Amino acid sequence: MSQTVDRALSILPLLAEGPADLGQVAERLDVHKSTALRLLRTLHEHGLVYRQSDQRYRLGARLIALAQEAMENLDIREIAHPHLVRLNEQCGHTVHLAVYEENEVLYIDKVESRYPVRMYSRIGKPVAITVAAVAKLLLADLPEGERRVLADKLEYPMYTARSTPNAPAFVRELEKVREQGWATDLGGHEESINCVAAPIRGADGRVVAAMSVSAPNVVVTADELLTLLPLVRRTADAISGEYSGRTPVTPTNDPA
Amino acid sequence: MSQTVDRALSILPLLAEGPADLGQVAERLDVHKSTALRLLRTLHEHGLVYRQSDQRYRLGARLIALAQEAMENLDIREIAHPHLVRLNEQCGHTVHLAVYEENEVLYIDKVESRYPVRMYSRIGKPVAITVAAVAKLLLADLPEGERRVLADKLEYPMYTARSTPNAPAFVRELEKVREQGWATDLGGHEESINCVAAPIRGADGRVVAAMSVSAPNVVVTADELLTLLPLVRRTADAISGEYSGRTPVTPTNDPA
DNA sequence: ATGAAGGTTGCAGAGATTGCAACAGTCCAG
DNA sequence: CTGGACTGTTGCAATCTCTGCAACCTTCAT
Repeated sequence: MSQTVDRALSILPLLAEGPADLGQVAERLDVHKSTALRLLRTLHEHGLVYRQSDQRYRLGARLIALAQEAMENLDIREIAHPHLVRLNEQCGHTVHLAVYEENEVLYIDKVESRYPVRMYSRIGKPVAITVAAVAKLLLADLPEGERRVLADKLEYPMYTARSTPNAPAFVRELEKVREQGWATDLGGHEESINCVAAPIRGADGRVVAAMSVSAPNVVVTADELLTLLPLVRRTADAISGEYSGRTPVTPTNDPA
Repeated sequence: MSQTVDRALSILPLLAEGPADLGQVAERLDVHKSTALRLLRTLHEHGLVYRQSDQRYRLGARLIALAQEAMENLDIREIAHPHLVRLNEQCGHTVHLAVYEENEVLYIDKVESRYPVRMYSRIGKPVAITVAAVAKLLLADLPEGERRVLADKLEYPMYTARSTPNAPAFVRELEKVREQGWATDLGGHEESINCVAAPIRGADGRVVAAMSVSAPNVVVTADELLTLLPLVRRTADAISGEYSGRTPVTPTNDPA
């Protein structure tokens, strides 16, 4: 809608790929160097890009700080966190919390497995939307029309032989998930990893987030993991209850 | 430099404080509602802001994803991480990694204490620049002029009785840190927490990052913590060595 | 049903943004 | 040491974008 801002913002994902110099930015934006320079300067003033010693630009620290604040403002995260920790203490596996937003599903919290794991913190990373158990739950709650349209738009990468292969299969899977009220991912993303997930609902019953427990099948078989389902669902329900009963904005001001 | 972009970007920190509706944004920006609307729309198209169900705007998921990529592009982080983990295994305390950028010091990695701790992940949060041990190291490496100017510009909040009280004291402290090559924070930020920190240097000898070990004095006294200093310094030096000897851009392409 | 409040759109004027061209600084080769 | 190529930077005039206005629409509460 606003050309100038549009161009400026296009620089960010570009720099996310890696540092770039003025010429490269100008070329990718298809604008004159001087234009690119002025846009970069404005971004720089706001701390969103940083000019490293070799004069190339990369994303700046303020961006990271902003994102941090953005996450802390998600009250679902704050409410859910202690529950996730408790669940992790009970079962020992990795616990994830995810939300859906604009065609993306994003992990917004994670408690690491207590087994030796090297999985890097993927908080903030978009998840594999066609296979992840949490993604299925979040998408299954969309209105049918939207669900169908979205399913058609998606790519269906075959991470493994058990990945959701195409749109019709995905629509069917979502239908099933919607009815049963929980979801799994049995080796659909990484061959040896299984997940069980349950939805977290707001006061109006709509799914606002989803949580999952993941474990490699060298630790527990898929069947064993499924025995945790009641526990996962109870946890999710507890979070739902707490989330529904609260004012969404005020943090800890007026309890009266 | 660019008015439109400037205004648009000003919306981001504003929304970081919490969700706001169109009117509030327009007022804070001091522009007409329609102008604010169009800016927000552009931000929305890029996924940087999200319109929640009550029509208010908040920061969007793409911002979080971008920040995530930004952090993963910091190669110092990638190199340092395994060292931080190892240090944590050896001493059991919380380990931080921080960088300086444009008048801010930012934690970019953290390994949690193995003692029961509830400190929330502060990665991405700007640190208390006048007291944190890592901040002292990073600022101490600036050219003297810059150091002085910066010290004058800073605020000196008295988090505790031991916080750095004012600019002259800070300049003196930086001088000391610069000479000795390491830094501490003994209850300057939180009464009961002590830190020891060491610098990580690039090939040219300049400080590119700093790392610290923190522990509450209910677990170890400040003196005991100081006995870890050689270990911390060795770790920092190991990271420095690895960082200096590597091509800064290429991840794992041509080892030949 | 009626009014108020907040959000949205078309339009014309105003002013910011753009690309150009000339300039400055840096690095390398001869 | 000198010349040239390259990248980044600035002043300027034309233009095109953005702005604010006013009218319109939608939603909610009275």
